[in-house]
Amino acid sequence: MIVTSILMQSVLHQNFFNRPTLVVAHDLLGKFLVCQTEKGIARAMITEVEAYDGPRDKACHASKGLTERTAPMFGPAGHWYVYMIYGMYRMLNVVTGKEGYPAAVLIRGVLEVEGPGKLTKKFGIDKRFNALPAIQKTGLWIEERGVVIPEKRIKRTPRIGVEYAGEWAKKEWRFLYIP
DNA sequence: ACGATGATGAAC
DNA sequence: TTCATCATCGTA
Repeated sequence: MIVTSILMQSVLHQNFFNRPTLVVAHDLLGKFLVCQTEKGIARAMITEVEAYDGPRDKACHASKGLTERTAPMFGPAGHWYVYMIYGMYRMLNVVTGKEGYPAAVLIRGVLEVEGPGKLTKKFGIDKRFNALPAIQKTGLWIEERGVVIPEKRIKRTPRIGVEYAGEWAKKEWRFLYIP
């Protein structure tokens, strides 16, 4: 057998995303967001995420039902859900769970880039990726690169900026990597 | 603490 | 058609 690389590197498969949202959110820490343009390729380790889980979660856009905006969340796992907020920032989410069940994970931060609006600006991510697959090497995808984050380095907190969601705002569905 | 800035969903 | 709201961030 020929060893071609000592670095495990693979695009995350749909099966990774087709699991409970909280599990996917947790497991996304340490994975790499990869952005490829004509200028080149950029990789950054995911360090902060939030889970948005189902129609009952008042913080989840899908609690409003199936609309033009929320449609991607009702679609198959492993696809992007990108929307604009406050007129100037784009939020990058990846759809999780089985088709028909609306859920997604918001990617809030990568190494060296803290903040969901800042990371989409830095990587030039906008609505053209909305509803496109995150599981193929087509511009924007997520890779496993052999990084294992110890549980001790993972912190859980309530989600940011969803005070309007009442009891749902108290759930500790934000996961972050503490270096 | 506050304003920028525009898409969205719900009310009318 | 109008209106309040918003998974944010930089400046003060």
